[in-house]
Amino acid sequence: MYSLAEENYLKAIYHLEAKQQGHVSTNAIAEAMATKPSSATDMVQKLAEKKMVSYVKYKGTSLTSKGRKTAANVIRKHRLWEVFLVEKLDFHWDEVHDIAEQLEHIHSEELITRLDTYLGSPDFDPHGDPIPDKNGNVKPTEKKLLSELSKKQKGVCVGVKESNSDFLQYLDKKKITIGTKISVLGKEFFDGSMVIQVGRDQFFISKKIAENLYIQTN
Amino acid sequence: MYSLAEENYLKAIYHLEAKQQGHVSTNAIAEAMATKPSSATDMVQKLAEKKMVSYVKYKGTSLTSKGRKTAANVIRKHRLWEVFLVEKLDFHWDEVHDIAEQLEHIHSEELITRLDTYLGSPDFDPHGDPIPDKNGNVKPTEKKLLSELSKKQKGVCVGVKESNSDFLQYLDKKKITIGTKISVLGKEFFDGSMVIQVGRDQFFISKKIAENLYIQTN
DNA sequence: TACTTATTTTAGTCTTGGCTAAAAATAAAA
DNA sequence: TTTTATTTTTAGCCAAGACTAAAATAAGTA
Repeated sequence: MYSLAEENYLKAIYHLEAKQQGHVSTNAIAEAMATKPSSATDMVQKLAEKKMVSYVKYKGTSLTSKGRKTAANVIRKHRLWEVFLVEKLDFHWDEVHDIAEQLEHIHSEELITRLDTYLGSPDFDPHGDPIPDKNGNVKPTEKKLLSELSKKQKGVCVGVKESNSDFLQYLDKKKITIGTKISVLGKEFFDGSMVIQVGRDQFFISKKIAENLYIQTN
Repeated sequence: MYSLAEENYLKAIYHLEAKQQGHVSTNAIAEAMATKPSSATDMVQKLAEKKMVSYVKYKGTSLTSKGRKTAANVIRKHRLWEVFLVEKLDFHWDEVHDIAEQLEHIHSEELITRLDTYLGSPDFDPHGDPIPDKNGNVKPTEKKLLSELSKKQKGVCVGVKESNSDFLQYLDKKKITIGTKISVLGKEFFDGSMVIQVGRDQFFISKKIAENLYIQTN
């Protein structure tokens, strides 16, 4: 059984590893945890003693397979709870993160097994992020950023990269959600902005938006 | 926002007050919390500073209305989660306590409001204990212990007093659950044992069992 | 009343997970 | 290759919530 703080650090390291390949710097961990580098060093050393990470002074940190599995399990719980909150309790997809952040630390194998069954063993959370399986494995999906598409290409929105509230609310206003079909009508080279079609509406989006939407093109 | 430890102490004091009228002793709190009296003193003093309890050295502790409301709210959450676990996730009534013990500390008003609605605003948890409302008020119910009934009286099981696993499993074996009709066929004075009828079965129960079953006689 | 026992509190210590300030190591620039 | 800047670590400290040992108060009994 791991403490709340340990689980949060492991989760942060997991996400950082996914973003930047290879070892994760102490500063990056501290930033992700909204804490000071000295605190991150302390925790990383403790996690290293417990064989959750491999850590070399001044060189950085990476998860061991044990650590990765533990982190994936916390993420699994987080995402399953998000599905619960949205599907069963009718929360909006921009409201669930903070609550799931708490629920992910409830310790009970049986609870998660049953919750998963109850929810129909979903593969993705409400933001389109994949839910790891019991063993911590994530199915790789071939999705690209909307910004990578070129004129006339189209696809289905399968997720968002940054899921902060403002962005999600913008998407709602534009009637974009998981499963929405999007076509690229035009693309400007100098600023990466696009004109896209969503349902019957055509509108302009900035590069920033396009870089935060995952699309699956079949 | 109160810490996990504070919430657990308040809950313990709440239950102790309900059991033994008046002020609660430091020893009793320590025992309920499975900790040492010195630790209980520390916490009680901290809660007194926060106006959650009124505490007089060597005299005992009692909840202020603020403390009582906070405690009732934690208990409300605990019992709502228990209903969720049993009704939605098909847990058995003897399996839910430890999980609810964790879930009760999730902080989100909105979550509990929605959970309550989702569950159909239940009045009782799976053990027959009343669920406090948003304001911390509990409807008083007129229930008695089975042991208080006399020969030929009958009623409906509405709850259990001690809800430990062994006892709950005994009840299952005997097909007794919330809502089960029970008739007293006979009662021995010297040991308080009874012969009762449950459905078509008639069997003997000890005083100890009879003192742990709440019955409503209409 | 005086003595004994039980309860409660205080004082001082430990662990976890933070922090600041300063030192050490690495990386970048001149 | 030095010097400078950045990153990382160490050392020492703090608060929460636990503990032990010892002191203080209350209660029970001769």
